[in-house]
Amino acid sequence: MEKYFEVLCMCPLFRDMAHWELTKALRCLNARVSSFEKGEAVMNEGEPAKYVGIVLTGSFQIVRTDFFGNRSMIANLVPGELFGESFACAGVEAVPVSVLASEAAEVMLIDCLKICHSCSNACQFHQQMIYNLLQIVAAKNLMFHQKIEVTSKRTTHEKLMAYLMLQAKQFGSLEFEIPYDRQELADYLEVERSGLSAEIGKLRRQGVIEADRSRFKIYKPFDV
Amino acid sequence: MEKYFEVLCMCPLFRDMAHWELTKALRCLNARVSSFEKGEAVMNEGEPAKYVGIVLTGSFQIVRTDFFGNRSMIANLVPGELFGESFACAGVEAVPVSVLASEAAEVMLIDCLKICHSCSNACQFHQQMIYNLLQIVAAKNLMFHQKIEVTSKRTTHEKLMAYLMLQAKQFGSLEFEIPYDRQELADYLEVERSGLSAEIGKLRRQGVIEADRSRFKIYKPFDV
DNA sequence: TTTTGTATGTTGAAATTTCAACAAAGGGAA
DNA sequence: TTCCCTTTGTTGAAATTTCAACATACAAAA
Repeated sequence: MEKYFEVLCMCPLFRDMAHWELTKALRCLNARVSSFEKGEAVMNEGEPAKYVGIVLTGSFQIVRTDFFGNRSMIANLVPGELFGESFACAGVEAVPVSVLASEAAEVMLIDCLKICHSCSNACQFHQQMIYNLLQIVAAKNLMFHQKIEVTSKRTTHEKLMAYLMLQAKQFGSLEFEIPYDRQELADYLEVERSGLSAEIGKLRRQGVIEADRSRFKIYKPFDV
Repeated sequence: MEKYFEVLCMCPLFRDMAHWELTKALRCLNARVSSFEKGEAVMNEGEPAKYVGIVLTGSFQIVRTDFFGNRSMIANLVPGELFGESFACAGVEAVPVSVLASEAAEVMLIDCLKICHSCSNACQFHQQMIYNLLQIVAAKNLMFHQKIEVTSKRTTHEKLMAYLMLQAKQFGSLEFEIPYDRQELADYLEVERSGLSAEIGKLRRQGVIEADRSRFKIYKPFDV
């Protein structure tokens, strides 16, 4: 378990915990680690919510697929990030999303009840973890606001520019790599892949952006 | 303050608190009540997040307006519901939304720090309130998933049907009233008002739904 | 190197949305 | 009741997206 301490220390759920506390906490929480191949699901749409997942290595994507098979990309998860915590805290019987490994990846799974309820050992860290969890879930809310900021735009052009400018802002640079391929980006923006490719081609020809696969460079920043 | 106890007892933030505890808590939290006229803002886009608001009477709407003046409807708030808690918990310096009274309304405002940090009086209820807050914020996450479920549809027809079926499910009846007028519903669905009206007219003529202002009745339920 | 499969780009027609403008309906006040 | 204002419905043209189909580029495997 110790080999994951570096990423776990970065994880906001365990913020300000010393190594010895972390060791104790993981034992008390009955944390276990699972590995996944690319495309495998760690959580499936319709399942009850029970576990909080922490990405240890690799990356995952949160996707939802509707009745007709249309896919919507909710978020990309990198090491240190959590998933499932909102569903588990809200106690939903059927999660509305799937969480899929976008490459070989590992997660730590913790029963959410063990986090939220103090244990018989009267561990000190439970209260701190609930507070940490509150901040994490609140931060996820902001992520949703960002997705809505982007997808509420009416045209593919506006959605793409809004998304790219947001990424540039978060990376602190006009040149950056996004965690999605074309189809996945289209699923995030809620548009058609072919239309997205066409729009990228147009912007490229106009010299507004440079795009090589997942690498983007913005030449003419834009207000959104 | 006592006249608001009925709604405050229903508020999940104060779950399982007796009246005398509530009295003590409100004093400790330095809660204050404000009134608003229809259209007035209790929270403005760009302001720092500091307060948690609890709707006491009337209703509010969470809206965001982009650079070009396009309005997006995030949610409708009725008595007992909270707003601002995610931004305050995440400590954002500029909230991305405005909260507007959709009729004459009252709110209770509480400094979020007072909820999250135990006070010098060593009040018992702080820990319980943090846990309550966690569940509230988690539930808001589900609300976002629902909005995305609806708005990720590609046509006005699909968005409208998805929204109406979701409302029917929540009301437990195929006949219900929504909290939005046509323009507001269009802003929620992220479509054009005229196109929405046209779609409603079409469904009405086809006998799929009945729609009188904000009252809807679904004759032919639909899978979404 | 060639092969093969996947990802990306391109295109044109059909469907849909947006936009602007106006008509009709409803509600409140005088 | 009439007047006035707001909300909702309607319409047609322009813009945009979707859809299906295929071309091209890329990367991994043989």
